Amino acid sequence: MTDVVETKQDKIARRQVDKFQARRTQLATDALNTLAELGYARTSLRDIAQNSEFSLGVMHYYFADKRDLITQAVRQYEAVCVTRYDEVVARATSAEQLRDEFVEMFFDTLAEDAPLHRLWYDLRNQSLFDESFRADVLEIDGHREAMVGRVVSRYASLRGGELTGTPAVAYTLLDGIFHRALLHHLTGMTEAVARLRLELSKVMDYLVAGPQ
Amino acid sequence: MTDVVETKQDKIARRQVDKFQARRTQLATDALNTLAELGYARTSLRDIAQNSEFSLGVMHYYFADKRDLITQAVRQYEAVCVTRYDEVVARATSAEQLRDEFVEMFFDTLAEDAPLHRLWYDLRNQSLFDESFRADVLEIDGHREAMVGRVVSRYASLRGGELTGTPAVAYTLLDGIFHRALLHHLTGMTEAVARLRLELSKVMDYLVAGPQ
DNA sequence: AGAAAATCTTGACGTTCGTCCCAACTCGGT
DNA sequence: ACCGAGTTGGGACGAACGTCAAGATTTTCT
Repeated sequence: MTDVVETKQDKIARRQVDKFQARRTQLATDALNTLAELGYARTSLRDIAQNSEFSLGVMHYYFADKRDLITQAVRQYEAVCVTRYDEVVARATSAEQLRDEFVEMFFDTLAEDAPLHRLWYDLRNQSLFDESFRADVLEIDGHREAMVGRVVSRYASLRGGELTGTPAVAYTLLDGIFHRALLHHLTGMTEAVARLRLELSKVMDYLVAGPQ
Repeated sequence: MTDVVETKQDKIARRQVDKFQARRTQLATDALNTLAELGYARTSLRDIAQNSEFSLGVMHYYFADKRDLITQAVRQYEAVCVTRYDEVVARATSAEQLRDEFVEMFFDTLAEDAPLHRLWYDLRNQSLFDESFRADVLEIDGHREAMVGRVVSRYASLRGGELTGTPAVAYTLLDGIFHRALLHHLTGMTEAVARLRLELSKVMDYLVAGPQ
């Protein structure tokens, strides 16, 4: 008897928790868009509330404080970006195909999700000053590194060669290119972006040692 | 007669202007240190005033507004950092010496001026959101690129080879390494920093094509 | 249908921000 | 010695911030 009752209550409780979590993620996603538009330094809770369909008070109903909200938003950025190239890796049958499709998607997302990417770099930079962001940033950074690692190791495998450096180095180089291309893209320096696009292929070949 | 009088007044005026400019640069330097400590998002004019030997009101006597102050501070960052490797280039007599001394100074300044460097990246990122920072950021970025260009082209020359890519690519790669090393340094991941140090030399060799 | 719990709105609180003003002070020129 | 321009300190202003509480509204369960 009590078992049945508790099970019912548990179901109710679980459904409410799920609903609660669903709204949390929805609000965090809205916040992500607002943050991407305004940047961390200029985004207030009122900005986020106004860009959502709820009022300011709701923010504190679903989030303990501003840090809680932003932390949640950052974590959802991860889900968006961290598996982006996996299908490219999965369907590639030749080194050239993998390289070309990777480069294409690399610069496609650069242009299409530019505001979101600049937010990532913004928050990564905040972690240089605010230690409470560092754990999440390092975790996401690790996943990005792993994602790049999957691409380049698969590329090396298709080329029948080996990686010249660690995945960490590969990530550093590719992310450096991405970061700079983003700056130039947002500034409208399209020719500079195009130049980096050409160089990306060359850098990938640098990362692989073996038969050319 | 009037000429003499005007000349006197001119001298006085010029001296006052010089004094005015001197105090501006002094205050901007103080601001630079405070910004490096707290980051752009968290630094208020009161923070800056408190870290200087003057009061808040003085800030608005010497600077039109907060943007004027920060812009001035950013410009002074340039002077600090943009000629850092020139003496290394000047005194190098062999490729190995240039490479080793460059790498050493690279990671020395990383550790020694870490707060200042994270501020640079912070402000560069602000320019992704605030267009009014972009001109200064791009100018400084260009000078940094030119500085790296001087190093690697001299390195290529000493090696008797040619650069494989443009200075822009060289800068992208080296700055990507620096940026990531800074994150790891501030997080206390010394082994990751050491790994990047080893990789920097290899990357420099990648940048040069010719006799090994 | 009615009660209870949840969700949401509204408005206010104390604080901190950039900005500004005015009085006090300093110092070189007459 | 005195005067006036230049310089500095301290306080005050309105706006915007994060946070919170109390009531209205909606949803959910019996």
